[in-house]
Amino acid sequence: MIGNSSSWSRLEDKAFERALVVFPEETPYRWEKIASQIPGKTWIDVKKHYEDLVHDVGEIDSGRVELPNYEDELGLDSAGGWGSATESGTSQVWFGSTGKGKETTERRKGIPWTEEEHRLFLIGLQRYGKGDWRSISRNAVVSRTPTQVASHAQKYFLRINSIKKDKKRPSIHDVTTNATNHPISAHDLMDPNPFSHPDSPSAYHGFGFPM
DNA sequence: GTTGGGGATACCG
DNA sequence: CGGTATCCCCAAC
Repeated sequence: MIGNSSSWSRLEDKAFERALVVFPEETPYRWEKIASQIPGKTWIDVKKHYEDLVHDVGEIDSGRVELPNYEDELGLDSAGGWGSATESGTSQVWFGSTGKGKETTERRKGIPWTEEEHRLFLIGLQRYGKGDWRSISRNAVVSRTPTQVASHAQKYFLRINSIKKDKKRPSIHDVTTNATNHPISAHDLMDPNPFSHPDSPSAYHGFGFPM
């Protein structure tokens, strides 16, 4: 078994992430279709991989944020994340100038992010680190521009911090109290990339592509 | 009528 | 380009 189904190369991962976008959640035989895009993988492999990713992402979204500034130590994480907005068809985009208005420098209405895009965003966050919107946009959330990703990130982290502050309700009693215990540091979310990083998605390395 | 969420844009280093 | 501030539309309250 040279081709271990558990090992996902970067290329396979790329294909996987791309397929996630191509085949949304409602897709009938989603995993089969996604697997068909990745040679050597069965739909079971794909499903497993996806669940692994979602689980990983869920941990972060729950409160284990990578901001080194905040040491979060709450024991609850059932606050969940977005899992409550299965809004379908509520996205009436476009600005209200349907027929009457200037179409020059109008402010775009804004296309709401889908959960799929958000997941990809979080995945990209882990793989490339916070701040590298360029890479995230190119390799993870292909359907969004770096600016859009950055804007989304701004709101996302703003919200995370707000929630945390609200839950925590800082009291002077908490001061440096939790600093004593940090036996767990396994989640080095801002990791420089655990798995080898010898790959070069392309020859470019930050030059010659004005988005 | 006011607030706040969510996205885009403007401004700055 | 990335970070932050601000604007704008809209749905709740």
